[in-house]
Amino acid sequence: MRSDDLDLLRELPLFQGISDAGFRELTQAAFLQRFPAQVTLINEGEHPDFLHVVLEGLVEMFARDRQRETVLTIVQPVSTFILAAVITDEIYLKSARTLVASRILMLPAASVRKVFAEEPAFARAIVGELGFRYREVVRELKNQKLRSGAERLAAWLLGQREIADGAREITIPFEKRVLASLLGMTPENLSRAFATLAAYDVTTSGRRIVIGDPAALWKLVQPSQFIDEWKNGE
Amino acid sequence: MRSDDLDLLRELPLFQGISDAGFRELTQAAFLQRFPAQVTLINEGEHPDFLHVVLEGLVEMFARDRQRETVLTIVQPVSTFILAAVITDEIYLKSARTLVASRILMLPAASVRKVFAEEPAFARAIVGELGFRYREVVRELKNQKLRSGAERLAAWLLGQREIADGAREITIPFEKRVLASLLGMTPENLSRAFATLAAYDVTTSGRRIVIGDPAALWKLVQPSQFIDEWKNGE
DNA sequence: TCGGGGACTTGATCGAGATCAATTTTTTCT
DNA sequence: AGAAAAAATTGATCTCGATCAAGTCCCCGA
Repeated sequence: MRSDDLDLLRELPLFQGISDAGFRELTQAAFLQRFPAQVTLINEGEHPDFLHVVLEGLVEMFARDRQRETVLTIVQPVSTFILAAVITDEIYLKSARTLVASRILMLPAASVRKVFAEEPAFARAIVGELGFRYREVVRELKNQKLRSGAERLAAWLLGQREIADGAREITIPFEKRVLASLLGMTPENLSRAFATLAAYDVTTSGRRIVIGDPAALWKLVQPSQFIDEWKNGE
Repeated sequence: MRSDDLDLLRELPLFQGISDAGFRELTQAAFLQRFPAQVTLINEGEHPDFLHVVLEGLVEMFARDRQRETVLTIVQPVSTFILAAVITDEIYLKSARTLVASRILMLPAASVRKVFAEEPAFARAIVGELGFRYREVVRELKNQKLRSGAERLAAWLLGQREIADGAREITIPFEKRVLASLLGMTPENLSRAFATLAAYDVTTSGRRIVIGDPAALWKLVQPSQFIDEWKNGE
């Protein structure tokens, strides 16, 4: 494993404040793996053996029930996923698959639980992480229950714009079918939602989107810091 | 405060393992309050001053966005709510209101954070609680995205039946409008969903529901331990 | 016990979203 | 570059859920 990968890891909020010994315990039995796109990393129902960290690439968390499937979140570097399952030692509730070629670091679940038990600083960091994740899901549930499809799309676009520092043009980093599922709609309806937003000066060309009039979208969804994590205050 | 209320509190998983001194710190500045039905306890957007514990009654967690409102969870005794906001010291993402007359214990947020910082056992207990809550919300998100309205109702009925230890008849402990919102539908559609389930031998009379043929409902939703918390294995 | 008002139900209509089918565009592979 | 495969779009239709409007039931208070 490259030492700058370890540095990346060390800088995550989750690993701040733990001792060097604890960090070594976590990483010594860890291993780094490269995966091509479309590889399933974990399956819902399995027992967690590793805490995964996306160092590079993109990972999609999804779930299935009968014939239906839905995307729950997209994990971007650098962050961990399935921490809750690892720490509570319960089966996964989500499956994970790479969307593009990715580098994934895998920390043995047993080590994570060991350091968790021994180092109060790690336990406290995990509280911070879980608290944040919990609030993320609550926001997403509100997004789903309180907004229409077109509104969810508009909110997502404004969020991406925020991340891109207010850029006029943004690019969807994955297939539109994935975005559709993430937003809780079919690909067909995503197309129509884009068509609806044309009236708000949103123009598309493949994965690239130009937001000509952010204020119009803003008025449509009225983003709220109680739903949209990216929106703080004004 | 009655001492048996303290006992109730002490028995919660969240407070296991912390020192008597820590427990005293938490409870000495706490106070107990009785509220009639339909009282708003907290509002989304406010800063958390207390960790709330429902000792008796029923509390509804809900959220608003523009004109729309949705019920997110129902909190039953004995359990805490809004722990995540208290521990991360961030604004509430949900509002809370009593559904019936309730007794609520309020622990000062500052004390909670103090004991959290000082007692590793408390920090670890909070990890367990947050991990569990996180998984609850993920399940609910999957429930919403992967099931139809009638299926969500059927799953809810089967869950209540499980809680009631397989009883043929169950009683909705709150108004049907609340259940409708919790399940993500309108009161009108809940009525129709019940009408649909009549074909599966579900009969209603006010808030009392008789589930004549659980196997039929089972076949309809195919409950999954990946969505329905009450369903473990077979 | 008798209103009165809210909760619930039912019917009719409307709109959003899903599905099916066909076509166009884009990507990928040789 | 060209062919094949996959993704995206578009149109038509259908289903589910929302809304509007009565009407009924039930609970609560005077």
